[in-house]
Amino acid sequence: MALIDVAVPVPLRQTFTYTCDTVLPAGVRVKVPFGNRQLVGIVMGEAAPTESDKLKAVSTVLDTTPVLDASLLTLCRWLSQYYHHAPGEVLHTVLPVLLRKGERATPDDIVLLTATTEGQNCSLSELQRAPKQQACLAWLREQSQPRSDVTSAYSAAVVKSLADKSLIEEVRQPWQPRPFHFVDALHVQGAPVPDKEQAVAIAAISSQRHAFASFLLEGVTGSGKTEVYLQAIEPVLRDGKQVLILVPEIGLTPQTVRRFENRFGIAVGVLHSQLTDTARLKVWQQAREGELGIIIGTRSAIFTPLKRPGMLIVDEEHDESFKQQDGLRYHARDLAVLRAKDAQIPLVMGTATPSLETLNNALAGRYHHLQLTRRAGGAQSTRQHVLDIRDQPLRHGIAEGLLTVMRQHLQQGNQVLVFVNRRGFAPALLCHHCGATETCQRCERPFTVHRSFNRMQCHHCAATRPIPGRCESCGSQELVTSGVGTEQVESGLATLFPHVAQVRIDSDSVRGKDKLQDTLQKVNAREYQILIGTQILSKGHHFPHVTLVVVLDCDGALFSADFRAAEKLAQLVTQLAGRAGRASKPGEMWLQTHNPDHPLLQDLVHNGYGHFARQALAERQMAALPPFTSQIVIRAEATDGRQAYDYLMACRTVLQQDGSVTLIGPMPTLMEKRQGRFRFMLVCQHDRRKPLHDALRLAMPYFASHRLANRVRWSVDIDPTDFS
DNA sequence: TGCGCTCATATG
DNA sequence: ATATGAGCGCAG
Repeated sequence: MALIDVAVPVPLRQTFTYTCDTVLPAGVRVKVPFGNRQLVGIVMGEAAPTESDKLKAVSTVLDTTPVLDASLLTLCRWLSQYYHHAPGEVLHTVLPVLLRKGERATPDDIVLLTATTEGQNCSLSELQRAPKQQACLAWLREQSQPRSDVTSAYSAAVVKSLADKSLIEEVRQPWQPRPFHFVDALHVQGAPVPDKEQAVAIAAISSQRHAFASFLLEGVTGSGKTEVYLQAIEPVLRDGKQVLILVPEIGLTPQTVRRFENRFGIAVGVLHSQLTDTARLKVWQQAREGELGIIIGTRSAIFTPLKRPGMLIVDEEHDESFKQQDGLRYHARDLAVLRAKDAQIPLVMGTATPSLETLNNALAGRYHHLQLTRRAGGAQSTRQHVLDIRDQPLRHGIAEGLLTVMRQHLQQGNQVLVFVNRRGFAPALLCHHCGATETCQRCERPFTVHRSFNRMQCHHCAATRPIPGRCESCGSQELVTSGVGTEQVESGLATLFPHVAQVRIDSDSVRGKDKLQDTLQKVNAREYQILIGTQILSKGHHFPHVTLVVVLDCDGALFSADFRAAEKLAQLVTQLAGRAGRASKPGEMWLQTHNPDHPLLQDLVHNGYGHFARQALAERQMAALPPFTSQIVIRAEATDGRQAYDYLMACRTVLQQDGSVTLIGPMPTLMEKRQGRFRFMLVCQHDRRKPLHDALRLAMPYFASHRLANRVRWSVDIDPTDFS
């Protein structure tokens, strides 16, 4: 009798021991009795002998070979440790839905049609009067064929007649990998000659292709990053090895996929959130069998099994969609580093606007830093300007002077893009006269306004104060909250430009499968002249007819409670600037602000993102913020806000025992109330990762067993990227 | 007394 | 997560 540890799909931070006849290899799925239910679990390994008398036996073994190979199992164990997440739920995240449900992991049996002994020996002339049947039988005499192939070549009636005469029969055969290999179909065509910078990057990546190496490919918009990917993976594919490419949620378009297919002449496996469970499993299987040379997918594609891994690519590395924001809150980019290291293959992370985390790794020499600075065709980038709006009359959030500029661009038949940076933060309180923000004296950080509490709170020390009636610096009573919503801008512009067609593009207005693509197509067909939108516009789409970009409000980002807001704004603005206008018609961009002298803003406008990012990194270091420190956020929400607060207060007390962890909060999240529930968070910080995680590991049992743990919804977010 | 609700407990 | 059983309130 053998003992095995099984991870079952329950939110418990432990595995369970079962007995079985023989030791099952790790990664095999089993059906096990759990309480009075039957659950699909995964064998995690052999269990140590135990005195426990509670052991039950495995009901069914579902796989002959493990569904998770050694490298994915290692990744799962790491996920469970690092993200402090229940092992069963980790597997729940990693496996395709159908496999979690216990569906078979290999394709169904193949049904072959084959000639019976009678069919083999009879004279074909007997079928003289049925030429189709005659031909079909002759074909099947040579070799058995898959049923689906036969029915597509001949009608069902032909097959049925032959079967009725017992000349052919069905034979089931277990599925086995096809001898086909994508290398045989590989046919490279249409590869342009790379420019000098591209050639350097391609050579650098190719030279490392048999070992682990991380590359940051920092290339301005239009510098041809994709071409670098294409040429860098060519030798990998020729070696018969597979390439996994991660792209942002919104970046996975048919055009992208087609570009890879056309270059190499092989099928590309595609994985995204809208796939059916069956389709997803099929790609998963084909990738596992090594049939697919290229797999392109969004965040969760990082869990795709690869028979012969050759290279990993994370495109638009800075994109926030690589971080899962519920359940197991993993970061696909970070996991890509682990997978590449484990498989001893290169990882390429490409972007025009690297995240500060990645840039820091590159500057520290942990990643090779490749740069593409030239645009194809020598296109000019959009000129950026800061617009001081202190004491300026604003109409629906836009300065008078800018409205005139807008009018000019529209009269010339061009499009205007109004960018509303409404990133879900409660706005800061700003003096419209002198530009000062109400600031916490202790932290020198602006207070965040919380409407429902009618108070301001510092999100760095959690101190609160009532909302003041006049500005502390100049006494003016004109205190404004910074930040205007998309809806307000839309209705305002409709009255200012009643005869100009406008469209609002945000996640609310383009919900639905092809709605975004559709709207963007109409935009580029010039059906609209004014586009009003949020960050969704900065992702991967080009707007050749847009010659003026207006960024309504930078102050929210410059003084946000979220220390990443400036980085996000800079990425957004840079991506937008790179996508508006075209070679013959360079655009202009205006950034409205009450703080025209803000060093980060000045740096961005005059020296570009690269310079800004290095400056911002220095600031992060001074302020002891990530990536120079490590953070964990514990969140709780409940219909009774008091309970969520009390729960986090209890968490705080437990973590405080450690003494070395900096704790901020509990405090209301920036969107305090959502769907009728009050939400709070507790920020935990430490300048080294290990002691922080150790303290959390020690505290977790208390979190789980607290009286309120079942009455509030709580979660742990390791390396949080979003504080809303 | 008993049904139905909340809440705590256990899951191998 | 989810099933079960204890504990408590209120109709019968």
